[in-house]
Amino acid sequence: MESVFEIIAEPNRRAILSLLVSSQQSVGEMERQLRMPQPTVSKHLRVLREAGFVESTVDAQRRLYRLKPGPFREVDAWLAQFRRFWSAHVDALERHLDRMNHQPQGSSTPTKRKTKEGTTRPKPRT
Amino acid sequence: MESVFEIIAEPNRRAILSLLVSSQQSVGEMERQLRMPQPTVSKHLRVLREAGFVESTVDAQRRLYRLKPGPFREVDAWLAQFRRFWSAHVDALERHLDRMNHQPQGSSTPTKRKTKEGTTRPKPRT
DNA sequence: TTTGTATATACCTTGACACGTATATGCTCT
DNA sequence: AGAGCATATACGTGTCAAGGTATATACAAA
Repeated sequence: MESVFEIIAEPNRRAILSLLVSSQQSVGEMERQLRMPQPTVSKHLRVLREAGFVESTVDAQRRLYRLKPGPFREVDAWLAQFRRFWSAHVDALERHLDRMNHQPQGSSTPTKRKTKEGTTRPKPRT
Repeated sequence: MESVFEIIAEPNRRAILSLLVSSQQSVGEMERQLRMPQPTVSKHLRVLREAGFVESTVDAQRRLYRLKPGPFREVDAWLAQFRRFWSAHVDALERHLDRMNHQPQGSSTPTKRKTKEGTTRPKPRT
């Protein structure tokens, strides 16, 4: 469980994170809203906490959990290398996504082909 | 292996995807650059292809793989709900949470006490 | 104190998946 | 035809993580 990607690979953990977007929550609240057993919630929260996705403060017997930005930035940073690429494939559809991204550098040398592909035969494989 | 998140949770798969950012590659090229056995590359490529991350065309005996944008957009869409939250500074985060301060329907109106970090407690090793 | 509540952890089982090895398939060239 | 290369797949194995149940810890109120 080293990487942030493994952390967010778990659906229940993503559900917890999405819950926390709106506001901080106690374990019991998440348990009810997500309808999962309490130990499950606690265990996932532990993973999320150790990965830096959330932090908690104590309020009497409760623990209030809230998001922390770090790991999200990490995911975003990884995604950034592909962002240039998929906005290049843009149709009119995802134009709105483009506006939240920086403008990529113009394609420098996108096709560095090592294979000679002399016999490029179009294959209707799709 | 339903979700895109499980797909990118695998380090070797992320390595393959990063390789393909620069240009399309054949299996053999990836095998060399990533120094992993050919069956491993092929198997990961299969997963990536079925998840829509890559597509391939046939060039004689080779298969040239290249990225496809769809799943990346999906990851980005998920990340979007957290973006407003992390892109601001921690300062803004605190204000945000402060503003939210959503007080749930506590069943018994417990002592509303704000304490400090009680996140990790040193655990006796057995 | 005792009881009740909130959360964390220990133990066990199960299932998924990544890997290695071997082999199959498909193509090219001689 | 054959040999040789490039890629895919089948099979067996080990590891690791998620779930369930039970219990431990911490706090609160009686």
